[in-house]
Amino acid sequence: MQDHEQIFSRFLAKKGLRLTLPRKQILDAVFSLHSHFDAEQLFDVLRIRNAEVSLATVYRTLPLLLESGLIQHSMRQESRDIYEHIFGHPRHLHWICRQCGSVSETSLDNIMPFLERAAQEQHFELEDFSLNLMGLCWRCKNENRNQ
Amino acid sequence: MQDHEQIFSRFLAKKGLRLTLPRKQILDAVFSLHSHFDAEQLFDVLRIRNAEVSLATVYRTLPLLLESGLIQHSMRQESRDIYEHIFGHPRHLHWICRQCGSVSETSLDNIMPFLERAAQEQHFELEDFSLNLMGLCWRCKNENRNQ
DNA sequence: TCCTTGTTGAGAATGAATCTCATATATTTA
DNA sequence: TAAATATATGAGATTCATTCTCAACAAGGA
Repeated sequence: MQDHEQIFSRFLAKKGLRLTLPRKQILDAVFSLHSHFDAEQLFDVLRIRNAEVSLATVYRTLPLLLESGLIQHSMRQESRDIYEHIFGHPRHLHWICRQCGSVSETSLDNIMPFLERAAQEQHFELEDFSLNLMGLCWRCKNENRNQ
Repeated sequence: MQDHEQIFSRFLAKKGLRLTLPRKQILDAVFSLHSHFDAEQLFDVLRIRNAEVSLATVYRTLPLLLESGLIQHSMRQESRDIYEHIFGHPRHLHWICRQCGSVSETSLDNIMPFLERAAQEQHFELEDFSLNLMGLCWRCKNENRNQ
């Protein structure tokens, strides 16, 4: 029964930190979301859930969640850092439309072996990475064509 | 003789804009650099070269250079946007060490076909992308081991 | 020459992210 | 159990890269 709370709790303990109520609430809020989020959106979710957690604590907890491997930094959009949680689903890349801002995903299965081999060649210890592809989604591409 | 100035000038003309002295000086400064740079560093180079260009104009010109394809956004480090110019050298990915901040590069030749095929499948018009790999460089990895 | 449009510098404004600090709450030690 | 130590938190101030505003200026066309 390796649930998120347990993983986070162990991670914190290893660092001499505690799984407090605010941290628990933030963790729950993160895993209640099924898409990308930024700090402010996460804060809104917490307010809706009547969790009395300050924005400062949200910002303080995000790096911990990152380091624990429970969430990942997925991209940067409109000068905000966007995150997403990881529940065992495979790593993916993001297709970001510069016109409508939509984001879709694709599996990275075909790329991973290449990256891992390249890292080995460099003697680089790969911890995290991001692959973001910017351009026009099919919707906007068609829309522009019809004008 | 397709030099950068000509490329930029044509790009600007197409948009009804002019290649002014400040823009020319910024372009020169960009191509005088042989590594990554951010807006502030570019501004410093301009000051050293006695080019009287304001920081605001630097920030205003960067998006133009991006759109013209002469530079690309290479990554974000310490909450600053980092750019690099492109002079025909192939696209590459970045290995970013989280400890010493060093950045090294690798060719993307092996990945490009995959990305292009994936884009076609999605009917996505790929304009730009970034692949950044974070972790520990061999130097820091060894250093940590010896402690 | 007049008019429209693009350009610039200087400084103000923005806003995400971080920091400060006084106060609380655990955990350890005596 | 009490005192000492270390960790957490909220509220608001602060930072700092980036963007915006605005007045002055320049170029090109009618």
